[in-house]
Amino acid sequence: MADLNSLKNILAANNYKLTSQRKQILKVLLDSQGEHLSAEDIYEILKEDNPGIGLATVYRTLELFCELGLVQELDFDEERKRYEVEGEGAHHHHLICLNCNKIIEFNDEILEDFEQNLQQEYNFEVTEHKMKFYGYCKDCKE
Amino acid sequence: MADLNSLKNILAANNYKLTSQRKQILKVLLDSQGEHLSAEDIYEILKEDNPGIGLATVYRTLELFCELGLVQELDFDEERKRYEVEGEGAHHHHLICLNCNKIIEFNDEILEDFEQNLQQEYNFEVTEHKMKFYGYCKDCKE
DNA sequence: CTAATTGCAAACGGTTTGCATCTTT
DNA sequence: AAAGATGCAAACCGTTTGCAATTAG
Repeated sequence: MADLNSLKNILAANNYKLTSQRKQILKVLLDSQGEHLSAEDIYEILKEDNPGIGLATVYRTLELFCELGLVQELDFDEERKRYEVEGEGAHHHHLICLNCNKIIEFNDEILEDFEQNLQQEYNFEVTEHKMKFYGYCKDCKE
Repeated sequence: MADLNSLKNILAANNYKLTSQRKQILKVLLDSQGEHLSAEDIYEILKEDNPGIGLATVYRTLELFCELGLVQELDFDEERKRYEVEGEGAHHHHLICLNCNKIIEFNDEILEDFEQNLQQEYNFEVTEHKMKFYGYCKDCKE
């Protein structure tokens, strides 16, 4: 998991500079684990303490963090994209409640067999996958 | 599978009118199975024979067809969305080659067990899912 | 007839980009 | 210093919307 310490190293290793904005953005993401913030969300939070920050910087930083593998882009079929820090734990996916919009995370160990299958059947080397399940959570199913 | 005949019935059943544009758009989708056209693609194809058609009509029609379950919206993490006729066959998903961008379809019967699991473990009623696998197809893996 | 549909053009909204100014290293 | 990063505002671009004109039932 990317903490503020490793940020410095990862940036340096790639010839990027450690700026105050980059630290702030990573901090917001770390502090909001499981909340899936959008770029605007992050921008609004940062403006409280740092009114001068620019939305473009947030977008540029998120793009950089994605490239560096620190952050993952999420798409819940909304207008905006969301972002989360790439966890150290198992890869996970989301259950999206169509009623209350709650998002529940689950890990995907079970999928490994399935991927093995694909590799053989289609002679396709899987490097990544994305999946989303839609339906009704325990509070919303009648 | 929605053919031009059933279109009439489905529209009528929902108090929508059968227009020339709607027929044309469905036809293009049917003629391009497996190609995953975008709204603009469809618009360009239709303009050849019907220069007067409007892009807004294409968008409105695709939205309607999605509501009616005739068409499915696809998201391959590109700028544009793509569309395909909702097949009569098994539900399917896509393998996306990161090198040549080829898209290979596969069906998802294997996932049923997995979904059963989710239902129980998270007490979540799954109604739909989307998944995409990324990697390298047989021609692109070295 | 009349309610739905269309085409046009303008608006929208999230994201990206150009550029001059400031920060890191 | 030199290279990079930032903030601002303007541009982008796929999609949506308002509206007057057209068309299906």
